[in-house]
Amino acid sequence: MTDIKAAYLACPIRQVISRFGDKWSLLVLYTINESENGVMRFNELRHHMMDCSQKMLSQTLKNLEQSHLVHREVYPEVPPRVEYSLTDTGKSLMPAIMALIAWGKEHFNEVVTD
Amino acid sequence: MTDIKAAYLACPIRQVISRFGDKWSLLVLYTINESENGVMRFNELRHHMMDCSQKMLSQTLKNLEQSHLVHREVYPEVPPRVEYSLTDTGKSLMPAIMALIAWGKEHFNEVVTD
DNA sequence: TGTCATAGTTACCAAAAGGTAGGAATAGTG
DNA sequence: CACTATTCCTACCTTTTGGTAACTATGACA
Repeated sequence: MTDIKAAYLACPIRQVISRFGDKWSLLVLYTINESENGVMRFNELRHHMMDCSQKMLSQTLKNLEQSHLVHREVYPEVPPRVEYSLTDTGKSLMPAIMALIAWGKEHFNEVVTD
Repeated sequence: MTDIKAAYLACPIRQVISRFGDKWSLLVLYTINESENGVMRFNELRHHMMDCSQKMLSQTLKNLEQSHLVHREVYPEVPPRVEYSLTDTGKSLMPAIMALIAWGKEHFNEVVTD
């Protein structure tokens, strides 16, 4: 492995961004966290994120599960029931995300001038 | 404008992500902020971000300037000298970014298991 | 037998992001 | 005149991302 690649892997900023810097990840984490009991089903999430396609939602959830930020619980019923919740690691990320969102709300007008 | 689009535009999470959720923006903000006097020249940034192409760096800086997060000062010299620094808005974002980075450092091992 | 509901997956296509290589501008220096 | 240094921009190509529509599985229920 090259030095450059090693430096890349060691950089926490890139790690952070590569894990949930995409179009939907932060929104999923936020939405699950804001729910009543911290648990949400697939279609329930879909209704809260109306402009996210089914494909992107399941893809995003799969990534978050692999990053150990979201827990996926499957109940062997028919029709199937799958519940998503934040892991402890996922919960520990929420303060940082909420700080980012708070900043976004406060400085919206300074940044967006299109 | 549809209701869905209005909801989209009003969502601070998306605004935040769309402004600096790309591959390089957060790293640029972080790098400028960590510098000696808070000011960096183009090639200086390049050396700190070795695997970012020239094209992407200038593109990223342009976006950050348009979002009023970075200030660009051009000195009419030859060869040209251009200095980049954070605006007040940009500085106000740093605590949230540093919180995210701190989280990334702390939870690196829980999340990255490839 | 046909339909419903849930939670997906897959194939296919379009759009966006990002990398490489080369050019442009220009004053100073040898 | 040739060469250098600095900060880009542009054309071209590849890779990644994201959307649409159709398909799967299965037990209950009419």
